[in-house]
Amino acid sequence: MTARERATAIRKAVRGIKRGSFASYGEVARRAGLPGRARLVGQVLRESGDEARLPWHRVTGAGGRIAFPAGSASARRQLSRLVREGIEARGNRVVAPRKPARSLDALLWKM
DNA sequence: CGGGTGACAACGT
DNA sequence: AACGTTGCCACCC
Repeated sequence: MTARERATAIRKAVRGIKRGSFASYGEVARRAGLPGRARLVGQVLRESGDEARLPWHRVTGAGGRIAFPAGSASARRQLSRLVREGIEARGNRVVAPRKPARSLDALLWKM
């Protein structure tokens, strides 16, 4: 697999992150069929300019942590974009939307 | 070949 | 919760 093919696979995986959700670098790497290459994801994102039209802001560090230095322009830009999509921000990280816990009734009666 | 460098991750303290 | 270590892997001298 060439470096170019890897980059293509990664960009595809990033484009596949749905609006209002986010995925970690490691997760993106796995989805791209490149387990263990989290760092490569960051590299590809960095070298893909805005013209690539990637939802780069939906890629976070492990557990929703923002990879840029807290308070930096990039970090604020990413956070505001995520918040604009309805994701809750807490400090320099974002939290995954809580799964709507189905009630016991719902489970039993398929409500 | 060898060492340094990351938009990383998992663990330990 | 905030760091420090280690493991990792592609790139670039």
